[in-house]
Amino acid sequence: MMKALVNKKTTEQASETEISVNHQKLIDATIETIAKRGLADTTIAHVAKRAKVSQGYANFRFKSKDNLLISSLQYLSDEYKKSWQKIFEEKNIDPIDRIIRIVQNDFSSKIANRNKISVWIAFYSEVKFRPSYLTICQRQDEIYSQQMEKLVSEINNITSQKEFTPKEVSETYHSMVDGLWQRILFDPKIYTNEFCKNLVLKYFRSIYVNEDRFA
Amino acid sequence: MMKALVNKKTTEQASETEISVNHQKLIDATIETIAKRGLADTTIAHVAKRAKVSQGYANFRFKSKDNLLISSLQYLSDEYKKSWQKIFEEKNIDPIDRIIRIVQNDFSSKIANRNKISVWIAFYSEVKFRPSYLTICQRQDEIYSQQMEKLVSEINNITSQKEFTPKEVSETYHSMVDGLWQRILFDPKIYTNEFCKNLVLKYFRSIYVNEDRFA
DNA sequence: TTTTGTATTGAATAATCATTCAATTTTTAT
DNA sequence: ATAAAAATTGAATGATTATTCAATACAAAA
Repeated sequence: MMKALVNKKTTEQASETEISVNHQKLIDATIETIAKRGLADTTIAHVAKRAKVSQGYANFRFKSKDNLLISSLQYLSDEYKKSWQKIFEEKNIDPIDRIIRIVQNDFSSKIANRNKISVWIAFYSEVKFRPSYLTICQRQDEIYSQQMEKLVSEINNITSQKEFTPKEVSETYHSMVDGLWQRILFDPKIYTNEFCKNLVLKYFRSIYVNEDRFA
Repeated sequence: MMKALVNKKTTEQASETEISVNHQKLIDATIETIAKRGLADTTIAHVAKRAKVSQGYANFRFKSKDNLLISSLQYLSDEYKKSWQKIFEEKNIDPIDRIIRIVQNDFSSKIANRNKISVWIAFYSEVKFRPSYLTICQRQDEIYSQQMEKLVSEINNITSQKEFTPKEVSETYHSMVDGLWQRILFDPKIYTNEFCKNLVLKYFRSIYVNEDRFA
């Protein structure tokens, strides 16, 4: 199995790509299945059917259902992380513009859509009982929070804002995002991505009173 | 079955109480089981054992597992509703004091503890796939939001605050609460009830700048 | 082409679990 | 106290589902 991944074709990495395709097909199918049926009703059979492989193969490929679920959460987590890492790494950008880009990303349709959110919440709901889920979610949160606090700190300096600490602003933002994602799932008619984004920007406006970019 | 509830003893309502005891014992056991093991690992057998009745009885009493779960969510929802309804109904209380009481309630140990929160999130995670869960959660949210907006509106008048609409403040508060509850589950060391409560009060302070009760 | 090793299948297995129901215990009425 | 009715039990049933694995398809090498 491991050998295959390494040795199959030494001239080109086509084989590795092929295997990765199956790997990724199964992860995609898992996320889609959870989004469509819920975690409770997600069986290997459903996932395998959606990925167009046999049930036995799905299990064989990931060793266990649990492993497949963990891999899917990890993928989701990485995908999200990449999207905000990119923004934090951009050079020559004003801190306020950067934080606005962060907000836009958190409520972009790629990130904050009902399918993705329902999968996140499905995993969140099991976090207390599956240490591996918690580890994946926590590690991500930590780096995000850290970078966010640093960014807020810069903005506080620029705007001479002293009433609210970077930690406070960052935590408030973070909890608002989590809460709003949840509400998008409940009532997408009211909680459109635009509505949520504007609500968060309005929060920033309440902190940075003289800054009119938080329209 | 229904007859029993009504006719068993006509002189006193002891029988009704007794049956209610079993009913309630099962609902309590369900909530405890979900809190301890997660919704995915909550079986009728576990619940029955915890409630000290037979497995067959638990099912018979609630007709189905689904029904037992719905009843438990309804109970949780009613319990929460009662706690904030009481505050909204209090007479002769200043709007700002009232909203502070609401915040205190939302982060009281009776409401915002890891067991209750893990049960809430378990149900939330299934909301997209079980219309009955959604109905229960939505009905509650609606009344809460309505009362909250009215209260914020009063505070806006008193403080002559015009920049932020009652809807905006209410929605921001609501999403912060949901987000912070989630974070209590993730990292209770950092997100103590006190920490969360103060974070929310600080948000209010950013809106109502001259009001020093939001310490 | 034949051989050899790998990838993939799908049917069988075994475990779990909601639900049912005949039998038993408990309660109520006479 | 006895009969009738209701409450409760717990073992049996049937459905679902993760996991296994012998058999097959496929690809590479000779």
